[in-house]
Order: sequence, then structure tokens, then C-alpha cells
Amino acid sequence: MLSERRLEVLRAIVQDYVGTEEPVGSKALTQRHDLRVSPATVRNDMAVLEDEGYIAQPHTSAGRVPTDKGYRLFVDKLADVKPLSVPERRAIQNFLDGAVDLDDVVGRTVRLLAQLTRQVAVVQYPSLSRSTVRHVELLSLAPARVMLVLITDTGRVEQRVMDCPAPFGETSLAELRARLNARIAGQRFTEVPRLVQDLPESFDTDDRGLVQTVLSTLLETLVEETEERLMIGGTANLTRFGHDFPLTIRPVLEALEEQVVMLKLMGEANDPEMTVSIGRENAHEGLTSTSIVTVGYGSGDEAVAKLGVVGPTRMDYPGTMGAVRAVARYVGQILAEK
Amino acid sequence: MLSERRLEVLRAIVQDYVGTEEPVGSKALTQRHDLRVSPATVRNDMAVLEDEGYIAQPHTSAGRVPTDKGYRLFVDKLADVKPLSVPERRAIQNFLDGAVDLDDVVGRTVRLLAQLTRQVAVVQYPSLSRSTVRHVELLSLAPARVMLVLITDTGRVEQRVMDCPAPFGETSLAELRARLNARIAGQRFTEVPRLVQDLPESFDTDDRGLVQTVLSTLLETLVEETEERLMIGGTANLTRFGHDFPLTIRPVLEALEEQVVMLKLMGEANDPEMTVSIGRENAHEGLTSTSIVTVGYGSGDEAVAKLGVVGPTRMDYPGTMGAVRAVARYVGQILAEK
DNA sequence: CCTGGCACTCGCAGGGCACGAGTGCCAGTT
DNA sequence: AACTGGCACTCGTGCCCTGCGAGTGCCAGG
Repeated sequence: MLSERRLEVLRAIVQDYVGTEEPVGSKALTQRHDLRVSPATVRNDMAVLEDEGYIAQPHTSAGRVPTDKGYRLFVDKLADVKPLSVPERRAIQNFLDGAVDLDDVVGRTVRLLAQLTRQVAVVQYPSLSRSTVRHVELLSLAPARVMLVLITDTGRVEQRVMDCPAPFGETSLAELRARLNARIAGQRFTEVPRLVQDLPESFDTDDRGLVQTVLSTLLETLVEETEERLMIGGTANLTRFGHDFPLTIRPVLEALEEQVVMLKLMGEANDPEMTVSIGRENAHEGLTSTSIVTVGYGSGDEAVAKLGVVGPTRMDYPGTMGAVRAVARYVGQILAEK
Repeated sequence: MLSERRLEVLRAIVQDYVGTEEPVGSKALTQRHDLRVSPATVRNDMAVLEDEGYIAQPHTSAGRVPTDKGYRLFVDKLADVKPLSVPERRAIQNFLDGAVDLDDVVGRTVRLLAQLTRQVAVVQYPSLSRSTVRHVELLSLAPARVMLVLITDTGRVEQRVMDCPAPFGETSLAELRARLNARIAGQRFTEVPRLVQDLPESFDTDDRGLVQTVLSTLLETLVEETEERLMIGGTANLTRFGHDFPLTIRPVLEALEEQVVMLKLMGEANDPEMTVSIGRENAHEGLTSTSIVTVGYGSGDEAVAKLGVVGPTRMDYPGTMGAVRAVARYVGQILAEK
């Protein structure tokens, strides 16, 4: 176990390095922080920290830089989430309150988060699998053509157009609409397949074609769209990444564009409080020099989706975590109001 | 007016520079192109081209580089749009055919375009102002709460939730729905305000509150959403931009994220065939070293929106233009089928 | 009007050098 | 036992200088 002071030294190293982006030496440390010991002592402590793998030197005769393990310890033990200032909170609320629909909420959230953290923001759309059905609407567009509109409690709308094997009457459609809503409105998406299973049997054989078509499209929509969507913003902040540019930034942009990758990573973040995934902890090659701060948000107690930021491992963890948490809370509130 | 050969020299310079990214000299030119004259002659031609402002030297004793004006001439007079190969076309069609809904079409288009051109792709969602109403749906969510769902002929869906001043009956809502659709279904969005103008008068005073609320929300939606949306992809390709990185790439990323900026720029591209805006021709600071190739696409003869790519002024214009045009055509087809 | 020749410019890569930040170790102090 | 000051050592960085070569402009001759 590391002594109190050594932890203190690690904390100081992380803070300085995050601030300056340059390897930090023993002398500079003692000057900028009130450690009450001499540089020589700090050097000894640093040697220990290096042995334990918390810090490293880029080359002999350079200062030290925290390793992923060092950041890990810092985040777990040494850092407090830094709450936002009152004006900041007010600004968040005002900004989010102006949103007119779900897209707008997500869009504003992304911009906000990117601005607050000066990093790349990622916001998952409220996921269908965890939401409930608010309403299903069926519209006939042509004799044998139906449009299905699915509306969720979070305001998300999905629609599909389908062709039926045979023409159908307006009353049949109304009947189907009514029964369908009676069964699944207010229910969770995951329940839907079970709930509609025996629906075709209760219809005239004439209408079976219609019912079958609609149901299979509905279920298909559920499956396809459980694969969630993301909105990403603030990529311009990647340019503040480091000096060794193209190499670092390129794979990050690629990873961000592959929504599947991001969804997977966010899916693995399961801490109810907040998850910080540092450097090589990220199960994706392009993101091994980034850290991802993720938190769930939701309209009720339960998280319906996640949001977070992606930044260099060398990031201001307390500040970032504070911003991410605050934004998640306000978004939750806004969604609850809709 | 420039002689035939001088134009030929300019064409050769553009081609070589695009390929190598390095200033091109007279000797290299005569070797790689069949100009039938000696380097010395080419040098004289180059001196003229430079006087006229078509090319420039980064420094004395370096090769020449095309200027914006040079690219302009190249695009207008010297370049042919390069059609895609048959396999490429087939691949495009196959890939786009798999799309399930509008979001998917746009998403696939963006990815496709980014991949084909190895640049940043920008696709505008089919715009509401140029589309027609397919259907308006009204759903009562609570005694005094209505959801408005607006469906366009291109498959786009917008929805809003609103609170009415007083509770209303289901029949009133059905009545409004029916009359509203009778008037505006199939009509252009721009016509809607005129068409619904006198609608409130034809309702009972009891229901006026409902009607007013719904109509004002509808009109608001039209205004707000005429401000179109974009999808952007392939930003990772920005890393192939040039050597002088952060400086170039940052403002481009910023401009791309400001959808308003991109929408404005695309809005100015009004050539029915294809618009190429080069370097400083772009009315936005961050994009003065990029070129934008834009083309309209649509389900019928008429363009409902635009798509294009953003790349360095030093880009392969014929190839890019070919890809952009081809993609626009196929997207148009796909939309027509929906 | 084109060409070959020639002198000139200048960016760039490579080598050598001095500087200084930072380290590890050790002996001395508390 | 823990801390400190001193000291020799490492090594990356910036700077200057130099030589090379690509590329140019100009000119005289075909």
C-alpha cells in the first residue's frame, strides 16, 4: 500500500500533467504543490510510483507521466467529482428547456456536453428496449398499403411502410389498431412479442394477411431499432488532443463514426453511478489513448440510455465527471416533463 | 485567352499535384505527360500561367501549385466528370437497397459517399418545404393533451406534443383530423398555411381552443423544420488533409458541426447539374481551403434536398463529381420507391 | 516559337555542439 | 528510519552550419 504522501505526489503529478501536457519533474512539483518535502524526497517517491506502474518516463531524463493505472487510481481514490457552479447549472437548464422535441433534446445535450467539457460528446437516444409503447398508429396509404407509426414514452417515433398481400377495409384496420393499442400501449417493448402472439387468431381469416403483415413489421422494427442510435458532437475538440496528431486522431474519428463500436463500449459501462474507462481498458484499438466517461440518464429512476464524453486519457477527470453527471440529471428531468 | 497547350499544362499540373500533393516542376511534367515540348517551354508557359493567377509557387525555387482560380478553370473547362465503373454502380445500388427507412437511407448514403470519395460526406434530409404532406395524425394522450404527427411523402416524420386550453372529445379530434387531412394531404408544405387559414371558423366555439392549438403547432413545426437537418460522415478522412494539420482541420470540423453553416453553403449551390465551390469561393472562413461539391437529389424530377462532399481544394474533381452524381441518382431512385 | 545551356535561389536533411531539465545515488543530518 | 543537499550523468532539444538538388529565369541559337 502506498503511503499518504505518495498518493499525494501521484495526485499532484496527474493534476500538473493534465494542466501542462508536459512530463512533470520533481522540482516543479514541489514548487507548485505544498508537499512540505524536498525534490529529492519526491524523487524517491516517484521512483516507487514508477516501480508500481503508476507513472512512467517517456525517456530517461524527462519528467514523469501518469500511466493508465495511475489515472485509474486517481479516479478511484484521489479525485472528487467537481460539482458545477450555480451559473453553469442554470445555463444548462435554460439551454435544455428550449428543446422542442426529442431530436432537439439530444442535439442540445450533445452540444452542451461538448462545450462544457471541451471534448467529444456522445449521447445515446433513449433506447426502445427499455422504453414503453405510448401508442401505435396505423394509416392506410393505398388499398393494400399501410404505414405503421410507433411512438414511445420518451417521444421517439419510428415508422415503416408495408404492402399487404390483399386489400383490406378501413374497419379492419381500425379494429386492429384498437386491439393492438389495448394490448401493448403502456407496455415495455420487450413484452410486446409475447403480448401480440395470439392476436391473429382472434381475427377473421380475411384479415389475417393484414394482421400478420403488420405484426411482423412491428416485431422487426423492435428488433432493428433496439440497436440504438447515437448523436456525436464536439469532434473539433479532438484537435486539442496532443502534438502527435494524425496518428492519434484518426482512429478516434473512425471509432466515433462506427456507431456500433460506441454503442458496445457504452453498453459495457454498467456502473449505476458513473463509469470511467481509461486508455487500454477500452476494448477498442482506436481508443486506447482515450478515456470515456459514461453515465446513464432517464426520465424516471431508471436509466433509459447513456451519455458521456470521449477525451484524451490526460483529461480533467473531476471536471468532466461533474459536467457529465449534471447534464445527465437535467436531461432526465426534461424527458420526464415530455 | 490561353493557348491550347497552356491549358494542357495547367491540366497536367492539377492532375499531378492532386496525385502527389507536392509542387510540380517543369521537368517532372514533361516526363509524366506527353506534352511534346521541352521543360524550358513548359517553364515559359508556367510563367504565363502564374502571371494570370492560375498557379503559384510556395517559394522561389519550388514547383508550382494550382490556385483557386486554377482549379476553377480546371473544373469548368478542363475536367470531365468521371463516370463510375459498373461494379461500383452495382455496389452502390445494392448497398442502398438494403435501407429500411429514411434515416437508414440517409445514413447509408453518407457512409457510401464518404467511402467512395474518401472525403467528408454531407447529406441533407429531404426538406419539408419542398415535400408534400402524406398524412397528419392526431392522437389524444390525455384529456387535454394531443400529439401531432406529420408524415411527408419522402417518409420523414415529425411529431409534437401539445397541451390544449380545455379538454376535448374524441369525436372533435377525429373531426379535426379528417378535415385537416382532406385539406392538406397531398399538398406542398408551403401551401399549408394558406389552406388551413379559415379552418377554425368552421368548428364549434367549444372546439376552437383545440383547433387553434393544433394549427399553431402545425405551422410552427413547418417553420422550425424548414430549417433542414444534415447527416455528416467520413470525418476521419480529414486526417488525409495535409501536413499542416491542426490549423487546417480544426475550423473544418467546427464548420461541419455548425449545421447552419453547412445548410447555408449548400443552399447557395443552385446549379441544377452540379455545383463546385472552390476554396475562397466558400463564404465561410473555416472552409477557405476546402472545396465543396454539391448536387441536388430527389424522388422525382425535382430536387428535394442536396448532398455533397467536402474535401481539400486539392482533390480529384472528376472522380469526386462522378461519385457524387452517381450517388445522388441512386438515392433519388430509392426515395421514389418508398 | 521552341530548345538547350547556365547561373542562381532556396528549402531541406544531416552532422555537430552546447544547454539544461531531470534523474539516481550517496553521504550527511534530524 | 526518513529526509535533504550535492553531484555526476543522461539525453532530448534547439541552433548553426553546410552541402545537395530540385527548380527557376534568362539568353542565345536553331
